[in-house]
Amino acid sequence: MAEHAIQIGELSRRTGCNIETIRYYERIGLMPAPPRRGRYRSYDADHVGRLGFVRRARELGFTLDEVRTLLDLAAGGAAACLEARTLAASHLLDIRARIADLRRMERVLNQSVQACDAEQASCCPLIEALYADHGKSAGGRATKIAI
Amino acid sequence: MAEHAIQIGELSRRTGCNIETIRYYERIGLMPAPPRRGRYRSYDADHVGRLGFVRRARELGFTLDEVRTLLDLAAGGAAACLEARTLAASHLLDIRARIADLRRMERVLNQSVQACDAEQASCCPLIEALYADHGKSAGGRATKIAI
DNA sequence: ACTTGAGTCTGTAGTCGCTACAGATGGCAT
DNA sequence: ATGCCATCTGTAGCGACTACAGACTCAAGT
Repeated sequence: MAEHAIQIGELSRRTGCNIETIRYYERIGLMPAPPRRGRYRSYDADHVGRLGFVRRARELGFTLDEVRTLLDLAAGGAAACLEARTLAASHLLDIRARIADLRRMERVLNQSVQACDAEQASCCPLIEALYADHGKSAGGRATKIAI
Repeated sequence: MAEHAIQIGELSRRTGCNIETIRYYERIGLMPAPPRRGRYRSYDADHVGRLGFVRRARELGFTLDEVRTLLDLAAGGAAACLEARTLAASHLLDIRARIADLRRMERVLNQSVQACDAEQASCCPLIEALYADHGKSAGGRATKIAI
């Protein structure tokens, strides 16, 4: 069994996860503290699987807390599916809201840049737009700036 | 002149910027330290304008460093326009890349949630998708996760 | 005059998800 | 013995805030 043991560098290579990040995940309890060979951490296929799971969930934009929940659900039984679905669906809404925010930004910025190209007159339309106070700007959803 | 002086609370109300954030901006030199009436900060129309500028730039997703640059450019002369345009254009590219990232996440998540709805069989397709190792997942642009 | 309440002050520490060191070991090849 | 790389621990930094604690100022009400 121990013949498939790998060190942290190899785990990093296989999962694409930074070494420092792996240790960070261990520190915050997202990854279990592995056994040691000497002083060195010794990982096996389970660790590779779990860390892969974490990375893929992160790539989908789940927070570490959500990843923790998903891991629990993955370990849990059949009833977990509904809960996972709920979590994913709410996360999906969040992503869509962020897309909408970014598209608003994109639209406004694009207008400004194009105005800048069109007009070679007096002052910078881009900077003027930022100074202008009239009504609302790009942020429609919330005052909060969550880039 | 001093008759239009306002306190930090009023500045916060007029710009929609949190009081603590205003003081933070002062600390990092983004907003000038205003004169005091007694111990209280005393702001005028210029401050309202500048802070409004900052907020609008932030809502467009510029970083504080970029905002600083934009403020300098706004104070500078005519040559600033081109530079501002360049900054905005590069920021626009960044926003578009982030939109693309989020849309990838959205697509994958949406598939998973729908698979979850369709199939009431055995195991959770969502969690299985996260465990699956085959090829690449949602992140196509970079390994880096910048949500 | 006294109290109450709201507003403001300073300073520090926490958030999230890493990332980047410094300085000490470990183990292997030459 | 000497390099050299990998790994170890621990701590501090990033960006952009946010959240306190504990002190103060000031105007209004009783």
